Amino acid sequence: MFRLESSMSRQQEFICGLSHEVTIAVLPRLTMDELMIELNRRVQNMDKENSIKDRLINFLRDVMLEEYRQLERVSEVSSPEETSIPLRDQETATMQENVLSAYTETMLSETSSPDTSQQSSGLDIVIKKERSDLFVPQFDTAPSGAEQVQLTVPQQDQLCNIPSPLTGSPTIPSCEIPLTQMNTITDSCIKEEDVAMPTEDEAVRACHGDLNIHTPISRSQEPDTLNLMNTSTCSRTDSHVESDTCLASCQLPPNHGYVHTCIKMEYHVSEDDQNAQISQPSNPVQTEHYTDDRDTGIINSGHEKRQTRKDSSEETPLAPCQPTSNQDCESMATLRPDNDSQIGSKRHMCELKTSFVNSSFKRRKRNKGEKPFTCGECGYRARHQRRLVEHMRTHTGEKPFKCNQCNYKTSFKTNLGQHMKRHTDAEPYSCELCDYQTYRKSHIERHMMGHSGVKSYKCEECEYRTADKANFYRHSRLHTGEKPYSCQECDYKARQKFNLLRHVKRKHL
DNA sequence: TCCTTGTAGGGAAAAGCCCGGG
DNA sequence: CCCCGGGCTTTTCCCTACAAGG
Repeated sequence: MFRLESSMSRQQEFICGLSHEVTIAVLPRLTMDELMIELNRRVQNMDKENSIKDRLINFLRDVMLEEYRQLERVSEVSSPEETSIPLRDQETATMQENVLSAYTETMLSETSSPDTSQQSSGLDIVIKKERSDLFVPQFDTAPSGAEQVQLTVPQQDQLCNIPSPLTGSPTIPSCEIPLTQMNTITDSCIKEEDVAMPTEDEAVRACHGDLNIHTPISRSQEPDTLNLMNTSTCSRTDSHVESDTCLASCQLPPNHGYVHTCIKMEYHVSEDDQNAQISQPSNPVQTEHYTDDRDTGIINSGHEKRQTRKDSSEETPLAPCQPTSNQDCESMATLRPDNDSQIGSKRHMCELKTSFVNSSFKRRKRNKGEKPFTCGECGYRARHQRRLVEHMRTHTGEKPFKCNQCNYKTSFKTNLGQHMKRHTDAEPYSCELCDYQTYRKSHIERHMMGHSGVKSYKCEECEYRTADKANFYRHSRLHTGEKPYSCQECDYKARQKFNLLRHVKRKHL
């Protein structure tokens, strides 16, 4: 139980500290006047940001110009050791002082605004963190089981402790949580947001300065985890478009195949956000008021039937092991939806009297393409459990699908179907320019690329061009000198495996 | 004979789409 | 109406084999 600070206007009290998602959901409940105030507040923040940025850019430009002038002067002076260097040291120190003072002034003017509406926006902090923590490769390692996450109840003073402008910006805790764990928390929080949507009564009371947020999984915790833990995983196997910030920060070539781990600070960060932690419902009495409708997130009376079904599934939270070995089952232990493992099986039931927010949330969740199922082995994330079950076969090596005409086995049923086409004479794809025929669409497309003469892969070391990526990689070995295939009988080394095999066949067999 | 290159076959893995059942 | 799971298709990446030519 805690109360928001009363120094803010009541609509700001309510909105500030909530995450982006929740804020959006809450906005329709505000009056037009309150909406306008919130809009103005955010616009002012944006203007403030741009203004600060412009001032810093201008100042840096002046500094660089001054440096350039000094260099010119140095080149003109006959004995620079005696004159220019001390002068430069002094001027450099002066400039550094100027930079510091200008920055300090900027930050103070930014943060010491008496307008309380600036206090909890956190937009400035958000942007700074974005720039410093865009790429966090250490999260790629040490995935941990979701169940390892410690969930603690936040202290009351942590939940709504808006930082004093003059005491500096809130510090953002270092992210030492492994990637999967972070994802887990994020997902949990996203789902909790739905649950933590205020009821109409709460919204009204909040707008009248009388909000007592009573859920142990406080909605004021959401910005914390969303802000700090919202990651976007960009990998070769992910289909989603890499974010601009992620791509911008990545210094690897396109299609590099590495995993991006970007911290997307796109929500509010305030001190309460940083300090807040997720809590499990601690009051046993409340459990009967919680529901497990993880799909809708927000509860209404119309979902009681599904709720019952979900609750029963809570007793066996793991996905049913597919035809399986013990190893599978062990792996599957990490397959539980993150939200299940994190927040607990029961959720706070908000008695929404309208389904407006409910439906909009569900629609948004679907469109957002959430992937709540995380592989504990590699961090792969799936939207549906069955995808993760399939994926886990790549780790277990299980290949339950066998060809009845050859020894081919595969982990994916879909690949067996593809394979079976080999055993038929049907080759539906044919080239109009030659006699080439194939049963694969991708092959005819690749073949047609050959006819087109387009060679999109160009070697930077020489004039070599090719349309085939595999050829490009193979060619690149010429410049690296790499010869990974060694003969065990002599000193012969080859760049290509086939060359080695031919060598062995001719020389040693 | 060795090496490089072009071309094609095929496996692996993931995602998209549709549909029916609960 | 919605979610989930199953079935199927599609897509993409990659490795490899092999032939041709210098």
